[in-house]
Amino acid sequence: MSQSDTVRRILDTAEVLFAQKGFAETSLRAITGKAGVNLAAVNYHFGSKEALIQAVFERYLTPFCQALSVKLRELELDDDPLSLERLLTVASRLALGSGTEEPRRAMIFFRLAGQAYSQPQDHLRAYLRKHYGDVFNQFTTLLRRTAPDVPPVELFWRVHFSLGAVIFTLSGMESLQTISKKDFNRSVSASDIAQHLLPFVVGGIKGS
Amino acid sequence: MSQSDTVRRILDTAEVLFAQKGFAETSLRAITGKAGVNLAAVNYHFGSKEALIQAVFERYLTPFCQALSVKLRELELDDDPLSLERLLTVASRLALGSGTEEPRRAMIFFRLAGQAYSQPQDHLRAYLRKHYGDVFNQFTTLLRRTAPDVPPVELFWRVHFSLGAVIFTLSGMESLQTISKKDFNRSVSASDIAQHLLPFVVGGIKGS
DNA sequence: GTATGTTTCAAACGTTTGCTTCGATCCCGG
DNA sequence: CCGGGATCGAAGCAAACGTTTGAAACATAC
Repeated sequence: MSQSDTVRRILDTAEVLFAQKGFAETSLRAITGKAGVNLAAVNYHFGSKEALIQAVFERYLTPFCQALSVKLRELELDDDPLSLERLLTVASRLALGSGTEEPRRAMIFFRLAGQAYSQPQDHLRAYLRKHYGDVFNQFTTLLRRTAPDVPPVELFWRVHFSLGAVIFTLSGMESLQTISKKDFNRSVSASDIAQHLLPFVVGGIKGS
Repeated sequence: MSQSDTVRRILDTAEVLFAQKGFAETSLRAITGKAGVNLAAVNYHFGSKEALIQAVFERYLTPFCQALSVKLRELELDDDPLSLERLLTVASRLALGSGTEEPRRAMIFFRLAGQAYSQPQDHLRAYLRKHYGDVFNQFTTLLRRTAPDVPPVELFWRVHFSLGAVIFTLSGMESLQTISKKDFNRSVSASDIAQHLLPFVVGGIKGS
């Protein structure tokens, strides 16, 4: 146990602050201040702010995509005809997890994804495509099987539309503090949204 | 000719640069430099960078929402039963316009909208809701008539999902351009997207 | 032509940013 | 007990930022 939890504290704080305020608007001083670590720790452990941003994504995305890839492979080898609902439910369940903290982190991360997409963080987009493009292709390949009557080019578009629906919605949710106080004020949770989202996406992908 | 075109040049340049790089990442020096005006002109004419951002939105959104409101009122008074497709087509046609330059500006503006939403520019969101909330309500009221079998709360969600689909897609356009071009060997225009988007939104709003 | 009000300009202001450096301290394995 | 990586507080760097200023340039009215 030679390394302490400074790295984890930085990542935890950066994850929340980036999601709340955006990348450019979140200074290293704000992160290190709230994390209770020294300002120099970020550049000591990560090298730069850009590398920190990538590390935040990697910590969330790598285990998720690994798990997703496993689940998708199970579905691939399954003999039963795969329904669109089943595929989307599997992905959704995986993102929301089984615990109580995971949906909150999922929402935080979707906010991050929204910022990564609309803000032209080119380095981030390149990084995401390079590291997680395979799982995405695996998913779309499987999706094509569930909607064989939809032309591939049309399916391509509708996948992006669906991604936009969920990311945009979760990005636009009220501040994360009020969400975290789930006992009070009964604000919407990630699983609430998923429940509403599923019929929308299914209907959208199948088309009019 | 007491007023010069400095204001217009600033707005034109800011519109493009904000859409390309985001609000925080676009400096006043970049805007004024590219526009060929003095740095102080922004604060002289608009007062602040925040006010400039609002002015960019207002210049596009005010005439559009006025025109949309007129069109919607026509549909309200129409005796024919209003179909969901017709309502969406009217809005889409209006956004894309009839000229050749309007679709491009529409795409630029949708990128702006995406940044305004995912970046927590609270002042902007409050401003948009305050100034253009009425037209939005007018639209949703009309939409409810076209999908009477969908519960209002569900419809509310699906409108937001649809908004997310279009804004997110157009926000990520330039990357989608390259992806689509590579995978399917064809480039994309705003009206292309609208064409793909319509069946998706119709299917999504009607649900699975 | 002179007065008046508006617009443009170069320059500077004060602040914040990401990042680096420095020596002192702390913690832990050898 | 000792040595090396980790962390700290503090200070400072150059660059970039939004904003302000005072004077010059301009247009317009009398």
